[in-house]
Amino acid sequence: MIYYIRNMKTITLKQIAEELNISVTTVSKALKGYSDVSKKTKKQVKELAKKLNYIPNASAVNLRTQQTKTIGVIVPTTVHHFFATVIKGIIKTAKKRDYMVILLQSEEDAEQEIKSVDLLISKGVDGIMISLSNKTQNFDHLEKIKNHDIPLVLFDKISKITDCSKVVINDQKAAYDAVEYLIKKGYKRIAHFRGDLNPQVSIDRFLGYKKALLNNNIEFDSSLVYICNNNDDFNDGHASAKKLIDMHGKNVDALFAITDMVAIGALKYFNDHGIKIPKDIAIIGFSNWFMSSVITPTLTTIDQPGYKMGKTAFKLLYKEIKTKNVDISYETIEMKTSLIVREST
Amino acid sequence: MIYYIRNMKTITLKQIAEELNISVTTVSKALKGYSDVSKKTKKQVKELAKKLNYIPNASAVNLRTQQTKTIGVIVPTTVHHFFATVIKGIIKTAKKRDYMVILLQSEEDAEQEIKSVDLLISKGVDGIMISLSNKTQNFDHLEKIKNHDIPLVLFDKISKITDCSKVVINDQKAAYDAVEYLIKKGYKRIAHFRGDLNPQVSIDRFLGYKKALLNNNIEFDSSLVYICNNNDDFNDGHASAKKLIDMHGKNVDALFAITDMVAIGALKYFNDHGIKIPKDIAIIGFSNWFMSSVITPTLTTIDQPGYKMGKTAFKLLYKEIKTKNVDISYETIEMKTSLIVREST
DNA sequence: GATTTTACCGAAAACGTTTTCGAAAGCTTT
DNA sequence: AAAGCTTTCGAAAACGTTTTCGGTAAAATC
Repeated sequence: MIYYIRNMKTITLKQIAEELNISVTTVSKALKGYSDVSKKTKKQVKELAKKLNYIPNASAVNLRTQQTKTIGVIVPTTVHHFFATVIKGIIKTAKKRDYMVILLQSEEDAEQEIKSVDLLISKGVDGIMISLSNKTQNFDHLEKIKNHDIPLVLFDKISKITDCSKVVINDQKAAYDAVEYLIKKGYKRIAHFRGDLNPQVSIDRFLGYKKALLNNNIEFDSSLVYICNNNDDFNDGHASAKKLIDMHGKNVDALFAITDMVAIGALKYFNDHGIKIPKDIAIIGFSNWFMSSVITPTLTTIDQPGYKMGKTAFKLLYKEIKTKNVDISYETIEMKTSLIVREST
Repeated sequence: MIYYIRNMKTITLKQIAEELNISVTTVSKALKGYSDVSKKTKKQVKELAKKLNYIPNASAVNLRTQQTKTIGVIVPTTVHHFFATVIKGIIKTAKKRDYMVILLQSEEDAEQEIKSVDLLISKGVDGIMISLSNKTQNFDHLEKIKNHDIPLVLFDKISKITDCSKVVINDQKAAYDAVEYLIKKGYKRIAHFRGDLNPQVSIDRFLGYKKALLNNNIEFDSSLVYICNNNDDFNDGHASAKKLIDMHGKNVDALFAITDMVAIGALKYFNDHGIKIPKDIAIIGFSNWFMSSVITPTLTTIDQPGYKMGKTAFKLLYKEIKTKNVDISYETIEMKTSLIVREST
């Protein structure tokens, strides 16, 4: 039976000190195990602190120690299987090191991303992790973070020109592998539903697609590439699928989509219009969202290890926080992806 | 062309004051628009602050004002469509009020939930929002929050016996409606895949199911109820589907599952074993995850407005924060759910 | 018994801000 | 010219903690 004192107002060192007729200094030192406090006093202090349910005032500690034990994370959105997984990894790993996570979302809007960065800086977070929005083209806010000497780690959606630690996958290679797999399977007219023009992942996956075609002597046909940039992957995929069929009819036999969601949008269109998967058209997605394993037909895709990326990203950030003021050498860690073959190919 | 001063160390009021040969007080007041500062001084200060990229030290402000402009949110997991949506709603609404969100996850573990609460209290957050873990049976940690005079709002997974503000749906009614819909459609042998025994939502949905049967003169058959409590909804649903068919064969014609994920697990089993949906068996899920609209067949389900719940929950919390020390009357807000009819019924 | 060492404690400064209160200087009113 | 206002500013205290530094008394050493 735990017993709580009703209405325990916030207890401070001062109150403990007064109760015990000693100084605030001694109380603080006793609690932190300093060696110049007698065992007896330590015991008294600790007992009273426990009894009164003393909890240090974090703001005061932060102000004094100049660190907050808090990191900031900015993602485009939380409602996204991959990001949710990364976030889970970050929070869990951070907790182990006694760090807490302030989460912000840019909603794929550059302005919001910039504002969020300012908020985090003013909050005095010990480090910042960002996955860039699709609309981010200027990286001054990242430089700002660096100029404030705040450790920064970019993950997944990164900026190539910013000099900092990064956690990524090799988008180009992953895309290459996916498309080459299609080619080896005998598909020749392979469409690509790509993302917006700016984001690095969008560029890299497109380049991988193109390279795989060229290296296998298949002519690149730009009319087979469709851009999905309405920030609504499912409907983008669905609409692009319609356009693809309207334009090319039977003269297309496979599709490489930039995300699983785009792929599923297309898949849905095909399913609803009597186009058989993979007989009439094969599909490969990207990310291995849970959904892709339960959809009909199940979706071939590329596994992107979100949880591990989150974990790794925090570890990188943590290392930078710890080695602050020392000359830092930035790392870029590349996570392994793998092709998951399912029914859609 | 924006120009940043390299290595801008943190700027403080003091530095601005010295530069301008005025006092820290005046600088502070100028920045905050106090009326007892001349227009001229205000202008000078504001310009220099902007030029130097002054950002107030949050810890100092917090310490002085005794509030952190930060709230804590604890959810079982971030990788969950419904929770992700709620979180999005919370973060977005909080941002509008200049609040930031510290996110923690209990991972369906009572111990972690308790520890997280302690962390948040010590962090000095201005308020806490929790969706309880399935394993939480003791609510002392919630009382502790209240005893610290920290506003608390529970959402979705709540504790009935804790006196505080809550945002919920009427699980019992929603379940009742779903099952009654099945009955009206002519289904008579309706199975239920329920959740763990303790969580309130699990209890309420089960009670709604039972009540709908009784009110419609259908005998309740406990052998048609299966418990999914392995924290892996998809596989729980899949395994329970097998058990259901093994035991009842054709002598069951509908299923009400506690979540969409459980429903989809079952759906997958039926699909893979030649059991036609909805001809042989109809399925209703719960929550209206995105996935349920793209699965084959699409899933009838109950829409649970996550984003709105998050938004509402924050607003409730905000109100409590603002009216602190005044006698509070706790509110329980019930959000509207609706039945989404799709192919599976 | 004098000196050094050890053990223990606390005053004070510092972190960066906000806000109260008083004071000085200029202005207006008689 | 005296009295009262207005405008403008800054000193100082406060928020709660950490840590340096010095001091005192007791214990140990010679």
